[in-house]
Amino acid sequence: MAPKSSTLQDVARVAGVSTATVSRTLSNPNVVSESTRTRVSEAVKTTGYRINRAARNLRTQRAHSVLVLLPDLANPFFSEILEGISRELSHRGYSMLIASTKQVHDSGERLLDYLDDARADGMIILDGGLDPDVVSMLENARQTKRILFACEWVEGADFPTVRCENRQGAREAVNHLYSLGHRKIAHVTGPEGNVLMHTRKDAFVAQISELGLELKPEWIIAGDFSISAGCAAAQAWIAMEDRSTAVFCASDQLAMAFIAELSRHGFRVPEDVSVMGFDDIDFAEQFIPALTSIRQDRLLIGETAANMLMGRIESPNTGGDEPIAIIPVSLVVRESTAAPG
Amino acid sequence: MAPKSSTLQDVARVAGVSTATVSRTLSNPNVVSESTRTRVSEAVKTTGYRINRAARNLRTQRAHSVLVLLPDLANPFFSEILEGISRELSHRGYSMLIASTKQVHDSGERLLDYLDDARADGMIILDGGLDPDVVSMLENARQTKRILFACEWVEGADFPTVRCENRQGAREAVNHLYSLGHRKIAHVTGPEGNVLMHTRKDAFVAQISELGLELKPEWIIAGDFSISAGCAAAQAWIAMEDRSTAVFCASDQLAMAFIAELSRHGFRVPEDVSVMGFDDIDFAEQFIPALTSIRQDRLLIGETAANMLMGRIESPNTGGDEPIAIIPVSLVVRESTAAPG
DNA sequence: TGAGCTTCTGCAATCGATTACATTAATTCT
DNA sequence: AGAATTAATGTAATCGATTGCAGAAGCTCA
Repeated sequence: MAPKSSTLQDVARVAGVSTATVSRTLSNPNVVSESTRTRVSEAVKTTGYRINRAARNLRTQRAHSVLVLLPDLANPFFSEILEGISRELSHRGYSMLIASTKQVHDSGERLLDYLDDARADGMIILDGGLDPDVVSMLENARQTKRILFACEWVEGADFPTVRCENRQGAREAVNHLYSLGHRKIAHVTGPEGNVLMHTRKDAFVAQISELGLELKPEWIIAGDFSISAGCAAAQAWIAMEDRSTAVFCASDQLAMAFIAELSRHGFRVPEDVSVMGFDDIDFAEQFIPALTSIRQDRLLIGETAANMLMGRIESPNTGGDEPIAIIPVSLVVRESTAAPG
Repeated sequence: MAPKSSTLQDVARVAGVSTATVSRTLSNPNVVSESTRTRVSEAVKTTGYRINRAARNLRTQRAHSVLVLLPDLANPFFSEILEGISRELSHRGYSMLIASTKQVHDSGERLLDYLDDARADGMIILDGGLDPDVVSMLENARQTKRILFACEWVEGADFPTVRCENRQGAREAVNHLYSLGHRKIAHVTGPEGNVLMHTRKDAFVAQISELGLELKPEWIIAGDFSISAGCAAAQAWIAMEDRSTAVFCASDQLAMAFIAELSRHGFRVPEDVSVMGFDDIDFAEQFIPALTSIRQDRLLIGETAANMLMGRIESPNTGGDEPIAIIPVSLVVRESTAAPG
C-alpha cells in the first residue's frame, strides 16, 4: 500500500532538529540560522514532505480557501470572473471552493456553514438575488467581515462590493445609439427586482431624458437575462404601434435571443433595427451580426474581488478600507448597430 | 468581538455527557440511547454547534472535498459538467475545489499537492492535454486510485474515465448528413494531439468509408476548438477546389465560428453548405441558423464522474469496479443542416 | 446467585502543525 | 571579567473531533 506521506516529525528527525524549528524554517526562514535552514531544506527534499493543510488549518483557525457563490454554475457569464478570482487566490496559496445558491438552497445547506465550520475563510457572492432571509442571516453573522459581493449586490445591505460602472455603461449605450442618429430608443430590462436591472434602466431613462429624447412607455420592455425573455421582447417589439429604431438590451444573451427571434420573423439587424447588449461575453464577437456591447472586464472584477476579500481576511482591523470598488466599462462597437435606415 | 463558535466540548457540557458521546450521536446515532440522543440534539440546538471540518479532516484523514481540474476556467463548455459534479458532491457533504491546469502550471504548483497536502480526497481532470511529465507523475503517485478523467482522457495511461460516445456521435453526424442527401462531406477537426479530435476524426473517416463515400484529403481540415480555428477553416473551405456540400465540425464553437466567417464572405448556411457541430452547448439553439449538433449530456457526465470518484474514495478496495463509464450522445437536428442545394 | 452478554458511556490517545515560553549559547558592553 | 543582551533552538500545550479500549449497568439463564 501507499506509504504514508511524511510529516514534520519525519523532517525533524532527518534534519536532527525539533519540529518547531522545521515549522519555523518553513514559515519564517529568517529566524533560523543559515546552517539549519539548509539542513532542513535538504531534509524536506529527501523526505518529500508536504504540509498537511488540515493540521495547519486546525491550528491556525484558517481554512486557506474561499467560497464563491454563483446563482447558476451553468451560466457562462461567470466563468471569466472565476478565472480572475482563482488566479488571485492561488497566488496567495488559497484554494477556491464553488457552490451555487440554487443548490445550497435545495439541499437545505446553510450558507453560513461554510464560514462556521471552518471550510472557508470568506465568501464572494455573485448573486444579488439572494433570499432576504438569507441576506439578513448573513448580516447578523459573526463573520460579516468576510463576505463580499461582486457584480451584483443587495440594495440596503452594506457588504463590501465590487461592481462595474453600470450607470456609465447604460449612458454610453444610449449615447452611442444617439450619435448614430437614433432618436427612438427602446430598452429591454433585466429581471424585475435585480439590482443591475434597476441601475441600468434608471441610467437609461436618465440619459434619454438628458438628451431630450422621447420615451414611450412601450419602449421599456420587461425581460430577464434569459434566452426566452429575449424572444418575448422581440415579439413585443414587433407588436409595437410605434417601433423604436434601436434597442438597448440589459445583457448580451438577451440581445442575441432578441436578434434571433427578430430574424425568424424576417427582420434584419442592423438594417431594420439596431440592437446592442451589455457584458460583452466571449460570444458577442462571434454572433451574426457581431454584437455591439458594453464591455465589463470580468477578469479584473474577479481579481479585484479576490484581492479585497483577502485583504479583509488577512488584516481584519485595517479600518479605512474602501468597501466599494468600481470597475470601468467600455463601449465595443460591432455590426449590430448602425445609422437608422 | 465575535463569540467563538461552540465546540463538541460545549455541547458535551450542556448535555452532561462526554465529547465521545456527542460525536457518536452525531455520526452514528443508533449506538446511543434514545434519551441521550434527544438530550444531545437539544444541546446542539441551544449551543448552535457546527462541526469544525478542519478538526474532523485532520482526525479522519479526509478532506471531504474534491478537486476539479479544467484546461480553462473561462470556457463555457465545462460549466454544466461542473454543475453536475457539484450537485453530486454536495449531496454527500463534499465540497468542490476548482483549479485550471494552465494556472497550476503557471504558478509552479504541483498538481499532486492537492492530494498530498490533504486539501482534496480526489480529483476529476477535464483536460486530456496534460503534459506527459505531469501524467507520469500522476501515474506514479501514491494516490492513483483517486484520480479520474472526464470527457477527455489520456491515451495509454489507465485512469478511470467518464466519456461520451464520441465514435457513435461522429457516425451519427455523418449518417445525418448522408440521409439528407450529402455525398461530399468535410470534417473540421479538433486540436492536433487531442484524444477527442482523433476519436471523432477516426470515426468520421470510418463511417464515410463504410457508406462508400469519397473523401478528398482537403476535406479534412485541421483545426482546434477555438474560434479563430473556425474562421481559418472557413477560409480553407472557401478556397477548396472541390467544395464539400456539408461540413461536420468537431465542436459547436468551431461550427459557429465557421458559419460566421462564411457569412462574412457571402455564403449562406444551410443553403450553400450544411454545417453541424458537436457538444450541443447552450448557445447552439440560439445561434442563427440554429445549430444541428451532437448532444452530450454534460450534467450526466459530471454526476457520473463525481459518483464514480466518491465510490473509489469511500471504498478503495472494491475491486471489480468498472473503470469506464460511457455516456450516450444524441443527434439534435436544427436549422444549420438541410438537403444540398 | 453469579457467570456471561449486551448496551451504553467515558477516558484518553491521536491526527500534524503552530507557537508561547523556557533554555542555552554566543555576543556586546562597561 | 561579569552582566546584559541577542540569537537560535527546544519543550510542550494547543487547535477540535474521532475512536479503541475499558468499565458500568442491566439482562438472561442455569
